[in-house]
Formats: sequence, structure tokens, C-alpha cells
Amino acid sequence: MSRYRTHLSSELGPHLDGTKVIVAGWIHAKRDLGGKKFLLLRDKDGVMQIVIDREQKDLAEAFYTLSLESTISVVGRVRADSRAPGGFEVVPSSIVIHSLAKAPLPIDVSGKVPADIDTRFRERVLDLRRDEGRATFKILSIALRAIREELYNMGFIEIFTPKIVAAATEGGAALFPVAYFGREAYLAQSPQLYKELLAGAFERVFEIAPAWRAEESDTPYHLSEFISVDIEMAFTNYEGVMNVLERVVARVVKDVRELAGRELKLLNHELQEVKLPIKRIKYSDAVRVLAESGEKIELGEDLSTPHLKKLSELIEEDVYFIVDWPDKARPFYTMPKEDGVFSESFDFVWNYLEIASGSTRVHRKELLVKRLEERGLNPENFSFFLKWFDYGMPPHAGWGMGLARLGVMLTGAKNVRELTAFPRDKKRLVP
RNA sequence: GCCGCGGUAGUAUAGCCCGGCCUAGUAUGCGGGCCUGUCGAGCCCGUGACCCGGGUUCAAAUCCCGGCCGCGGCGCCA
Repeated sequence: MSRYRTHLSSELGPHLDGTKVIVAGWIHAKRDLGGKKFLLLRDKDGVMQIVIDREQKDLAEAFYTLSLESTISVVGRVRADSRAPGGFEVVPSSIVIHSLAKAPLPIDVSGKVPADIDTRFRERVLDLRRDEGRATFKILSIALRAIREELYNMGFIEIFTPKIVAAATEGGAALFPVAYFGREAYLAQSPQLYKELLAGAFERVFEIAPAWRAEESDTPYHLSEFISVDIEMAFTNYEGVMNVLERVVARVVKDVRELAGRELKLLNHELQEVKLPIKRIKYSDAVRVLAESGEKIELGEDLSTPHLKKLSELIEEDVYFIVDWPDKARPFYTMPKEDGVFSESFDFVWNYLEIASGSTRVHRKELLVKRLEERGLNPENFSFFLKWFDYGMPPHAGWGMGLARLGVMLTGAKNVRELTAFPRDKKRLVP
């Protein structure tokens, strides 16, 4: 056929009564009442009803042939009818079958029968056709667009850093090795060092790209491959980039609330408006508040998930920054405070989930070398990075944000995998 | 990696504690039938399952041991 469709379901309505249309999609449901047969045809925007009368022998035959999730195009006319969902239906003159789906389906797409998360990811493409899947990824896409627009508005440009790297950028997290023409190479765990170098050329840069970590982490909030939203900004400090972050987050939430009300309702998620400025709580105050509430915690310790859960209850905030982390707990490129104990750093937290973290970066070479050595790292391995600090590196700061984690905040999902089409973790390499 | 819970038709579940009445129930899907307005359509008939191995017992889906797999919590992870 020369044309698969003339209209999407969202473009149809009773007002098009009598109009000849071609619609296309998946068989969402079939209802056979004998004399009347109803096909529910689903496309990216919704579901529309096709009515077949007993007298239409060819169409009735097609009706019986079609299995759930088969793809078809329907040539027909719109008919306004108050009995039909949405007040209209399509009366077909012909049905073209593009692809017949095998039956029974491995999972129920229509949403009547639930499936375990493991089953759902095994059958991910069918799973994504469900209302929840389409709603989730629509929201995530709105978020991505909002992030980009807001950053562009603030004068950032979008850049790309290499994903095959020679050395661990920061020590710590484990890396996936790559066979690289006989040399030792790895998948990048973070764009950190390269985005700093690019801020040294363009001042304001951002990147939205995958990063890889070969960690043992087995939680609903960790993946081996994840999308990281990173910015780096020259001539500012961590306060400056926190302001950028909260503006981005507020804009994302605003857009999602405005453009995806239907999807939020479907996901049964109440996304609260983000009011600026977002609360900043010092790490040392957070520890003190927790200790006073009876939590076992000492200054210098990282905050665990249970700690963060407790903290958000205690301070009665859904979203907040924890600022001025102990310097020891932060990577070499983080700027220490003058006291030498704390650092110009922050985490952005939603409830108990760390969504982003950032800091002022060290822009003086001597200090970087010293900090590498203090952490037992060899500065020579970082010469590709350090070299440029001899040629006018501006003071700068930046942050990195887990896109799927932001998505958890936006959708209320219980697992970052829900925000990942084909998640990669310790157990999953396919699909 | 540790702790907890679990593994029953394509999918989701009941049954397990207290072994026999399980010829393993239900929903959905699938096959067939009835019905001219369904909208989670309805009604009737049919179809299809106890993770693997060992043990206890007259008898194991059910109890015990081992393994594999999954989920949750924690850990690890700037």
C-alpha cells in the first residue's frame, strides 16, 4: 500500500464525521458480539475503535484472522457515534494486515494481567507498548527536551566526550575493559576530565551520554550502563552550578506537569512543583540532625540510603541539596574548602535518592598534582588532563546527573530500569 | 558479596504452615460455540503448570538437604 496512515488516533474525533481516513496501529483488543465486531486499534497516542458489521464478510474474516498485537492499516470513514468511546469510531472499507502477531503473547499488553519485573524485561518490547511504558518514556523525553532548552537558554553548548578512554578518570569505580588495537582501554565511567577541558575552551558545556561502571551494585538505582547528564561551567563555583541545576530541575518538573498530566495520572504519580530556591543543608548539619535523632553516624561517614530516608523525613523536604561534603570522600578534582576538611561539593537528593552531584573543581595544577598523590594516584597517568592546566584553565564547576534517577523522581517508578529501554546490569545483557 | 522472601499453565495467582479429600482451583490468554453497541463485554465448552537433583514417607506441589534462578533490603559504588 502506498500510504500507511493519514491520521493518528489523537487527530480523530466526532468533528471528522464522514471523513475518509487511513489509520494504523496494533490490535489492542477484539470484541466479538456476533453481529457487531469491535477492533480496538492502538497507535502511539491512544486507542480507537473500528466497527465491523456481520454483513461485511471480508472484514469479518480479517477480524477472525487478526491476533492481539498484529499491525494493520484500516481504510475507512470516521463516524460520530455517542455509543463509541470518544464519541467516534472508524467504519472500515478495507483492512491491510502488515504483520500477524504470534499467539499467545508472552505478556499481556492491554494491562489486564500484570507481569513480574523480570518477565517484563525479558519481553521488553511488548512491555514498552503498555500504557505505563509509553507514558514513562514520553515523560523522560519531555525532561530531556526541557534540560536541553534550559541549558541552551543559559548559554551552554552541547558537546561529546570520548567514550573509550585510556585510564580510570577517578579511580574508585570499576571499569569495563575494551580491546583497543592491542592497547589497554576502557569504557568511560564519566565524562568528567574531558568536560572540564572543554569548559576550558567553551566556558559552558553539557553532555547527555552513556557512562559505564562495572560495579557489584545490585539495587533498583544502579545500572552498568546509564545516561549521565553532565555540565561544566567556567568562571563560577559550586553555588553557581547549583543554581543552574535547580533551574533545570524546576523547568523539567514544570514541563512534565504541563505536558504530561495524562501520563502522570496514568502512572498514579503526584509530581510536586519545585519551588526555588531548593533547600541547602550542610553535610555536617545533616549528620548532626541524624545523630540527634538517634541514628548511628559519625562525621566523615558517607550517608547511606537509610540515612537519607531518615534525613528527608527529619527536614521535611522532598528535594534538597546536601552541601560541603568531607573532602576525603570526594575525588581529586574537587575543590577543598579553606578549612581543609570539607569541600565545595554537593549532592542533589530527591527523598532518599541521589540524583545529581557536583562541585567546584580545582583549576590550579599544583593542587591537582598534590591531591592525586594524596590519593595514591600517579599524576603521570593524568598528563593528558593536567597539561592543559598550564595554559589558562579558568575556575570552574559542574555536576553530573543520572537521567534515569531523575526519571524516577518524575514518574514515581520504583526502579531506574523502568526509565531504561534495555537496561544493562549484572544480570541483564539481553535484550 | 551478605540477609530475607520466593520459584505452580504463555502471563498473574490459590493451594504449602498442618503431606492423602489435588483427577492442582481462579483470572487472563489461546481454540470452539452463542449473542447487533461492546468499552476490563457477557455466557457455555475445551486447552495448558507444581524450577532441577537428592532425601524422608505407605504417600510429597506441600516436609528436609543441595543447586540454579528471581525479587526486596543492605553492602559495594565520587
